[in-house]
Formats: sequence, C-alpha cells, structure tokens
Amino acid sequence: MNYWLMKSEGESYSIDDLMRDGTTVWEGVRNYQARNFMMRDMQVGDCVLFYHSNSAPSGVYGTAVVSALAHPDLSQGNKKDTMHYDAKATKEKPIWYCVDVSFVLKFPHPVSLAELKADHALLNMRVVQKASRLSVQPVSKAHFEHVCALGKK
DNA sequence: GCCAACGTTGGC
DNA sequence: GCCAACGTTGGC
Repeated sequence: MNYWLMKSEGESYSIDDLMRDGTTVWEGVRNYQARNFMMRDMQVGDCVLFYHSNSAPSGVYGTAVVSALAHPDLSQGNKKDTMHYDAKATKEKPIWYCVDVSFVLKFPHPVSLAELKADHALLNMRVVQKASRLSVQPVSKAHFEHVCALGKK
C-alpha cells in the first residue's frame, strides 16, 4: 500500500468534480517521472491526497483512492486535444499511461499550502519544497495521516 | 553528449 | 501577470 499526492488545477478539475463523478480517469499527465509512478508503483487501493494547484488557496482539499491500474491515456491519440496529443504515440505503442482515481472524502477544512509549510511535521514533504512541480508525488504514510488529521479538524 | 532555447508549471 | 524552476528539444 502506497500513498500519493496528485495535483489538479482547481479550475479544471476539483474535489467537487470528483465527488460528483465518483471516479475519474487521470488523463493528461505528460511528465515521465509522474507517469512512471503511475505505471510502476501505483496499486489499486493506494491512498491519494487530492491537491488543488493554482487555486485560492492552493492545498489539499480531500482524499481519493486508486481504483484502476495504469492503462493507456486515450488523450494522447486525440489530435483535437492539442495540449495532450502526442504524434509519437501509436495505439500499439502508447507513451502515456494513467490510473483511475475514485472519490473518498472532501476535507471539511482544506489544508492550504501555507499550513503545510508551517507544520514542522511536514518539513520533508515534497510538495512544500521550493518549485515542487511534479504533479504525481509519493507521500509517506505518516505525512498522509498527518495531513488527513489537519483536514478533518 | 553538451547546452542554449523554449515551453510549462505553479506560487505569489 | 510575473517570474523562477524545471523538463524537453534540437543544433552542433
């Protein structure tokens, strides 16, 4: 069982959207490190901190669970999706993969990045480091549980 | 293989 | 909107 933090721009797909949908396909990741975490390390049942970036405030808004192993990201073959289309990918040899993620909980108290940064227990958490751009990051069990405790207050 | 140029991310 | 940090591309 692993623990993760996954980022979404609050404007494009929020915890409320996930609550409504129940499950979503985590399409659109175009970073090899993030892809590799999804492909190699994510298992069904892994716990996810759902992070809103570019939001007011940015921070962790709830939790989710990995509900399907990595599978080809269909948006790589869609020419109309200029952000995600990849001319080097084929159906036989996809480049990009993604998992499915299901809603678990929306925090009554979203934990802002400022709060995460101010908390000494989270000093080594990746998301609080400067310029932490990776959109899929591993999180320790202790950090995961600590953030959940803050969010449930 | 180096590295400059470029595009993207994301906090502020 | 600005800009620093980072990843990728492509010329050499």
